[in-house]
Amino acid sequence: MSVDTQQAPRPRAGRTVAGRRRLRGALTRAAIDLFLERGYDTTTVDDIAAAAGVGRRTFFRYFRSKEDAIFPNHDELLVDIERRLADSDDERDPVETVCDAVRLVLDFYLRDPEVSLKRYALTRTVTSLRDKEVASVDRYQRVFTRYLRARFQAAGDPLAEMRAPIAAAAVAAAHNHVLRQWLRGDGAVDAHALADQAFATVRLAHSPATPGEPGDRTVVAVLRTSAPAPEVAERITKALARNPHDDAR
Amino acid sequence: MSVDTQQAPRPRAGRTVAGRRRLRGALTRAAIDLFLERGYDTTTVDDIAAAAGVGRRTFFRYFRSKEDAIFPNHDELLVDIERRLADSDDERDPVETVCDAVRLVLDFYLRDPEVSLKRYALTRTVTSLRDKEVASVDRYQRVFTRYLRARFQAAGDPLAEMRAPIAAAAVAAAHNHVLRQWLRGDGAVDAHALADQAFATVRLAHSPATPGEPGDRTVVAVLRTSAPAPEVAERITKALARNPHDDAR
DNA sequence: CTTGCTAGTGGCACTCCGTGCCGTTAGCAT
DNA sequence: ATGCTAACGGCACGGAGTGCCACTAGCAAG
Repeated sequence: MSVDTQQAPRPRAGRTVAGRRRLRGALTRAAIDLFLERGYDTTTVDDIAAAAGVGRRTFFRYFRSKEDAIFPNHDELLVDIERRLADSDDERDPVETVCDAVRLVLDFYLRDPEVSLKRYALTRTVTSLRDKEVASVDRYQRVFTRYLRARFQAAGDPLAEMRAPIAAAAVAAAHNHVLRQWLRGDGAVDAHALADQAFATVRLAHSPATPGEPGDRTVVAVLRTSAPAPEVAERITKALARNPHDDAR
Repeated sequence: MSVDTQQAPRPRAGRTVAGRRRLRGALTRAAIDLFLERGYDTTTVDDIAAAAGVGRRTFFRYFRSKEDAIFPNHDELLVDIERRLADSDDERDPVETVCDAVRLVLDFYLRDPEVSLKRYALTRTVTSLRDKEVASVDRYQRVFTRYLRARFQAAGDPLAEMRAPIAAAAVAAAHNHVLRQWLRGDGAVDAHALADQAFATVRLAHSPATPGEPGDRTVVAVLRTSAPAPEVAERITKALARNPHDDAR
């Protein structure tokens, strides 16, 4: 009521892009810490907003829902990914391109281990948070599927429609596996190396490769029908890899 | 107030298992139809309950949330799946076993095309419903992952930890692809045939196969390094398939 | 038949989420 | 200094989901 009530005249964070980012980050940290301390459903949005020094209404200008508070801005990451895919070299293996793109996400998590670890503890524990996480993974997966379908079709694969979503799911799963191992490993895991391995596995299984490349050679693989498929795949790759022109990571 | 207010003295549906099932089905149908007619968020839980002739409170005894109303009972399906996996023949290809298990889900949807189609229309349109759907897929995927990890490890695959979630994701994606094609195809798609094809693709990419099987032969594959991987895979499978002992679907 | 027990039901009240609305105010430009 | 703009905070409202409890249908025992 009174005009001169003395209350903190904080500057308006949202005026600049950097300001918005800062406040968003503060809210996320507050949410994560409160959820871990007091439990997810015993923490109200009011609590989070108060902890970040803003009003409840403002919270919902930064996050669509209470669950969203702990997650990175996937919308931004998604446009990065889509740009990366759109700008990609059409000569390259499409699955490799997608693997490269998903590294953007991996790197994002790796950049802030503190928050990533806490978030992981929450998504493991709280069902609704895990569901949100899974939903966001699905959005990436859809983008990958669209890209791969177009590329597979362009390459004349009659099963493009089927292979695209399967390959996209495999890439997403590989990424999730790497991230999870890293989160559990407590610093002992080299995420990038593990990613190399995981993506190589996926490419081996799902890459179409482009025909008629330079360095085209003929190899002869001798196999036993009962050999484990991964072993077969490994041997063949090794054979194919003795190809000087390809130094894919 | 008055004791003799004349109101429908419906029998209590939930006394028997069949009764519970019936009421659950009625609620699901009511929810789906109302969501399609009036839109998801302009339909309240009260509306759904009233349409099914029960109280709002009862609705929440059958479904955890408003979103859940349109979905089949995944909990029941999940125990079926887990039992199927637990009872599976350990001699068989684990990926094949999982593919077989996921057919239980596929068949479930196929059994009621009417409802499945309407549900699909909703999950395509309403974000929160799609998210729920995706979350349930993830639960199946986790079960598959656990099973595959154990089997891969038992087979001595050092990369079991990595291959399991990737293969599980591929199987789930294959299933989703088949289901989606069937839902879009308006009866023109043979879901089982498509599933055979999709699962064959997945097995080709992710099956470890067991060594030392009867009918073990040696095949020679002649390949060009630049050949598309699917083509390579196809040729090799063909070669390996000339194996009389294996009549996998 | 009567009595008691059990379990599903429905109503009530409550908390909290998410949103529309609006007055207020910081920060900027003119 | 004066307006303009856009974020902010408060308020109120509808609806989701839950705990509580009285009620009653259906069953079991006497």
